Amino acid sequence: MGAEVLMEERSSFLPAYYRLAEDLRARIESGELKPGSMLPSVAQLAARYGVSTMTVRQGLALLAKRGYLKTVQGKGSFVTAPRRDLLALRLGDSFLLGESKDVQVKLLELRVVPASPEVAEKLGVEEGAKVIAIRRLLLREGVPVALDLRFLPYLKGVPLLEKELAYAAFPDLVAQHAELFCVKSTLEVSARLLAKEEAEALAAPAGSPGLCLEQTIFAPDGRPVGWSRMVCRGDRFTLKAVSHPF
Amino acid sequence: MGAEVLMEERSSFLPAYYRLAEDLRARIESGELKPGSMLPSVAQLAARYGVSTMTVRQGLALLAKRGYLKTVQGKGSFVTAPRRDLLALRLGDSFLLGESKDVQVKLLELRVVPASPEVAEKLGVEEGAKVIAIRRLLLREGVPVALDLRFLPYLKGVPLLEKELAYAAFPDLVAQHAELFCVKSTLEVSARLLAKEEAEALAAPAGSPGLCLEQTIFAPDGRPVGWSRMVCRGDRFTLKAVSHPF
DNA sequence: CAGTGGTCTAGACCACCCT
DNA sequence: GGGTGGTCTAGACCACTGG
Repeated sequence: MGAEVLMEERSSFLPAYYRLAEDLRARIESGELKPGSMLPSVAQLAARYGVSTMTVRQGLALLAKRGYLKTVQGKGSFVTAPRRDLLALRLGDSFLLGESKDVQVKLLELRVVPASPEVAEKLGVEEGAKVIAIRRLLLREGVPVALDLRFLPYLKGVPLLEKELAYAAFPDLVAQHAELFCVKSTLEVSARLLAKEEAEALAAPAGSPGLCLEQTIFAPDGRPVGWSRMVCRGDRFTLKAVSHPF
Repeated sequence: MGAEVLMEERSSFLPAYYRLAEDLRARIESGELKPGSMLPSVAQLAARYGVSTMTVRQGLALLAKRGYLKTVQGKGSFVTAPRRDLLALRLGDSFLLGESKDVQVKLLELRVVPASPEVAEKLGVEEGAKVIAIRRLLLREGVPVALDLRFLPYLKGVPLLEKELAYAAFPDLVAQHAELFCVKSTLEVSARLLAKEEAEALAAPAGSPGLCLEQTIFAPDGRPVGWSRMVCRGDRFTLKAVSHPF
């Protein structure tokens, strides 16, 4: 039997919960079921589609995950308008610098230094406490694009791998160094003029604009365990985000 | 022994599938189960926890949704390292301008105009085609913060509500006007110097930096149905994002 | 109270993967 | 073939909501 026949068979024998979900989705998108209105109960849907309640619930869960409806215990399932103002943003050097393959990272500095007042405040440590400082220059097609400063609390006896240092996304680097399975992070994006040293490092004219990305990494308990500031040449860098891909 | 444990679990407050998920999560986060390794099979977990396979699968689905594992048909369930480089960004005026309640929006312009070359390209329409142009000024505590330009293809007979015009998030505005249930969007963030007119509108000194947010809205079929450019004073505006919470 | 969703069972059969 | 997850049943009981 050919593969094509197999595929066609498969597409005509979709699971019951999936067909139910598609059916409801179509009725929602067409406007037949409006946001806020209540869907038929699980029992009614089960009877109507000739399936068991578990199967109905599986279909409803699928639509709920995709943002089409919300189920409320003791009340019913209700059509919801999808969130349209939620965007997903991916950080990480390879993503930040575009799909271009010609990306270089130059490790400018790696030292244990006493925390400056700013770093101490961001990391929640005493001023002057030992922190690891990493300075990197990111280039695309040989041209400087961004200057990246990263700070982590110093942990004795925990090595940093050279490869990770240069290329890992900051949350991954922090997670690895602090031996945490998961971390949370925040990002603040702002525009400002490049400072003198930044302009020099980025080979940019004085007074040119820069995009500033400040990222703070938190342990699951809420303790800050990393802080970074990346400054990018405004004329060579844009940050991209896409609406929720669920 | 399994029966006793089962009884205690059942009389406790939390559902069995949730307890199972928490148990596995703890074992994953502690490092006992490492990323890439295979979890016990559904049948094994069912026997071990004294529950049915459906319950086990419900627990695994919960962890999968949260990014702790991935199930593969015919092979098994595998621990996955959580995505740490994924951030969530919320747009919308009230969010953009911070939690401050003192936010004003001034509608500067609302006209049907012929599409400029730039707008025509962004919206995928003929140059000179009729488009709706909206210009808004956003103020916080009485001070100009951002200047927002929005363009939509002109649809005859479809009204725009004044209230929506001023305050709606752009994707919502587009969705309502184009009568679409859901839309997709992209965002590009860049830094640049304010143009002369922008600086004037924002009461900013010439040559000061601005954060530029360009948003394109797409219909589900991929057709662009809206484009906006918001320019913000660099000294009064930062964009904030948070790592994806589940 | 009746109606709703939430959890759960103890199986069944299917689709898939590897050997 | 033997192991895996995926789907599905026909019920059961529980928790919650609102009149």
